Amino acid sequence: MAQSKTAKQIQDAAEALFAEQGFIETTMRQITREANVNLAAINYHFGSKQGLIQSVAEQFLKPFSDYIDRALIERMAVLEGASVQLEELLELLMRALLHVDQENNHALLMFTRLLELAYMKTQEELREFILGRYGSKLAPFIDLLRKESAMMEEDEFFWRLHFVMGSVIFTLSNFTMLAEIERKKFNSEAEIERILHRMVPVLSAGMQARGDKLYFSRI
Amino acid sequence: MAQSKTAKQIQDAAEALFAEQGFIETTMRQITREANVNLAAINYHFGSKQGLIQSVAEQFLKPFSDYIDRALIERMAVLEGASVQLEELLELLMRALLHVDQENNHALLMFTRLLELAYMKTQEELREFILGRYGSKLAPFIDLLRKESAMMEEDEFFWRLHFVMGSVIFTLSNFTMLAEIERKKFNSEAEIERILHRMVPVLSAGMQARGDKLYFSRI
Amino acid sequence: MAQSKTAKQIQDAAEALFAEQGFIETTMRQITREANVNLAAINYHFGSKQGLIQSVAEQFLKPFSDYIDRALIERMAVLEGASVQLEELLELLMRALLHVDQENNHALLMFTRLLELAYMKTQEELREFILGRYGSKLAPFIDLLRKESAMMEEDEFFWRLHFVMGSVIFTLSNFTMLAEIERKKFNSEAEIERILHRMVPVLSAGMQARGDKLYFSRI
Amino acid sequence: MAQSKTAKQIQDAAEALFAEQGFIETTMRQITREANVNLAAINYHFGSKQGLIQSVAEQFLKPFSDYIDRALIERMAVLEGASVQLEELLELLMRALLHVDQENNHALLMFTRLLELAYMKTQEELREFILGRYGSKLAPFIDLLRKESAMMEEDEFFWRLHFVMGSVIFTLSNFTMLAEIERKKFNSEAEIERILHRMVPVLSAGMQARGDKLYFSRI
DNA sequence: AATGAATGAGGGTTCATTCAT
DNA sequence: AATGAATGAACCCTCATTCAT
Repeated sequence: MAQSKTAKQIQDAAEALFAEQGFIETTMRQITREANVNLAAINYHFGSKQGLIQSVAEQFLKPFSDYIDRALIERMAVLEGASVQLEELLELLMRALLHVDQENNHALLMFTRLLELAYMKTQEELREFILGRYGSKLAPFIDLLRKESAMMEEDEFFWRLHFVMGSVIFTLSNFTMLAEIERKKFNSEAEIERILHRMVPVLSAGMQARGDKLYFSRI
Repeated sequence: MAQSKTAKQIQDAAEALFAEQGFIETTMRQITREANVNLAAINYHFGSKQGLIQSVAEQFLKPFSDYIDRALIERMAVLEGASVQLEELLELLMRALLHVDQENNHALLMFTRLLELAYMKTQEELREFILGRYGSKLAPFIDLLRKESAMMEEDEFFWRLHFVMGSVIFTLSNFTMLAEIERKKFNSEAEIERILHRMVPVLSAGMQARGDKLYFSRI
Repeated sequence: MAQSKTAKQIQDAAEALFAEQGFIETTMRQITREANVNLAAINYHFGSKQGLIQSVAEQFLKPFSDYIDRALIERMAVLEGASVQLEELLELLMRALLHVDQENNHALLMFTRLLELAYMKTQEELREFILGRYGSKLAPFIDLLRKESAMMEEDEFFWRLHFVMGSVIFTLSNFTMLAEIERKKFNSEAEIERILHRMVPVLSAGMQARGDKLYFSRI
Repeated sequence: MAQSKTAKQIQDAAEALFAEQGFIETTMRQITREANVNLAAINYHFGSKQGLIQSVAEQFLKPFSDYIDRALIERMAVLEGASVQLEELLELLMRALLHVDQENNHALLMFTRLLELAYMKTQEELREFILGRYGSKLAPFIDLLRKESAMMEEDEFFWRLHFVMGSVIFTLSNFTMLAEIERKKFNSEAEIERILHRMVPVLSAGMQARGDKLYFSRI
């Protein structure tokens, strides 16, 4: 058995709580209470809170990066050398997110929380863990994205990529909140799927926009 | 006197620390130590940590919204009924940010940290405080943005607005980190001004993109 | 007021418990329970457990080294250049111990526990704190000891000094235990003063012994 | 088979770790990790941590007391009624220590750590275990020591014996630390054998010193 | 004979807040 | 107006032991 029952319960409870409240805000006591498990069990099974976070992270990042990998290969085979379009690439990204979310309904939030965390300056360890583990696997996808974006310098692409990531992370991270606001304002129920879809043309246009007009300067 | 010397010292120290570390991560001990002030002084002058946060928030949001207000009026007067272009609007937004940052060099970070916080579900009080205070003042700006974006439903606009906000918030919030990565990767020094400028065409294109092509569905 | 009432209570309780049980074995919860004080008070007043230990250490080491200092000066004045005898020096040392023990009846045990701790390899911080603070003050005493001992190399003296220290530390450290054994065996009540006195000729003879006969070698 | 393979592995690992770090400081996790054995195995084979300590103790004390026993008998046979000199007795003690250290290179440290522990007041069980087991076996040696020391009362001898034990225990117990200090100070490498040799004349002189001059009294 | 899993008790530390002056 | 002192709650982590298999 790969994982004991207790470890599984911890992992599940942690996943839900991390997704809902964030990693730092979630305490080991909350997790073990929710999991009906002794406080020390986390340290026993995962070594530390950080270890649990990494374990939970892996649980999600692996299927995500695998999905993208696989989907990319399949799509390339069909295209026979023709290039994928940018919107299609972004669509594929969204599908990957939805796919893992289906298997594990905290996946989307976990994804964003992880990225949030990974950009905190205190979390160098996690950042390197993620990059070391998944950075290379996602490289082909990034490369394709680069090709299909507007022509630009490397550093410009670097920043645009993070603008786009910011959109996704912020939106998903605050999805519950935003969905609630929408419900109050427009009396309509937001579906995560629809929102992700809405992003595609926006992000795509952003990546393809021509840049370089300098409109303002300090003062 | 609106504010005692002690309260001023606290406010200043808090501003710097909040900007650098975030609200939750900053402790009252750090603030009072930095301010050379007694630990209890925060509670005395601001009631609670939350009260201090709101006070600091105000300190920044007021000049920001005033700047936009004023700049918009000036620009409209010149245009005499002709419409402002979207990129110009976004440029104006960026200039507002840089302007307050000049008067108070923590302003940019504070802006983003505040918005981050405002979207946390535990922070309903702050959220309502900000919306109640500044929501109406920024309304004209939002309206203009709406007009200059692609034609779309109200709810679509709502979401796109947040996609864009996400880009700005994420980028500024993680600016230190991202700048450091850029320095390592490209050996170039990021300037906040240049990065904000880089955003304009990207965000503009995003808001003007035509939407509605449904590429994917769940499963 | 140099020290608050709570800080005093903590210091006193800590002193008693440290003396009785040792530093590591004594927990902060024991101390604060005994002192009728909140657990957090130790960290408030002393920063950390280690800080409390250092504070307690100082409380004792200062009068001890001061006493030796003073007594040495007085004695030298009387002798007018004539040399002190070794036994007298050791006697002076014992008197210093008894003196501080009179003012603070945990002093003797504290002395030994501190030296025990100072020689642990994990306690480099404390070791340097003590040496930096009192090493130089005790130097004249050590120098005299050297002069009155048998002629020997520097390194030989170094080791003999520690043989002697070992006697003192071990005896005081286990005094309660040893006294109890004596009571059972000889039905006599040990007094610390008498025991210290018993040490003088023994230690003195040890320091003055002629060395250098090599009786054995590792097979 | 007296002891299973697992028990042997535990014993060996425990010995090394106890010697290096002390009994209390060494955790069961460390031991079982080092021994490549399950955590529960200690309790299974030795009942408790205390049981393991006693087992390890025996492992060492037996050859030690046997060696002294044997050497004493051999020496007496040669002397044919003539008395052994004190230095020779102490030399024999040191040789016994070095002898067991040769067969088991943690023996010296174990010896001292055990004696340290045995004098802690919480360790009555261990103390009685050791005394009951080896007290009588070492009696002849102690008797000889008594004869060759200066004439003195029983209780004086009792205390002097512990002064001497203190020297040995303290020195060996902190040998690593002291050797390091010596290396820094004199740039010379201490050898355990040489240090033990250095002790002989010092301890011998101490045991033979004439006592009884009362130099001081409590103020 | 052996072990993976689990646990209750307790470790030191940190937090925002409140009290008494 | 201001502050030193004090506190209860909560933090993560580690320990030796025991249970079920």
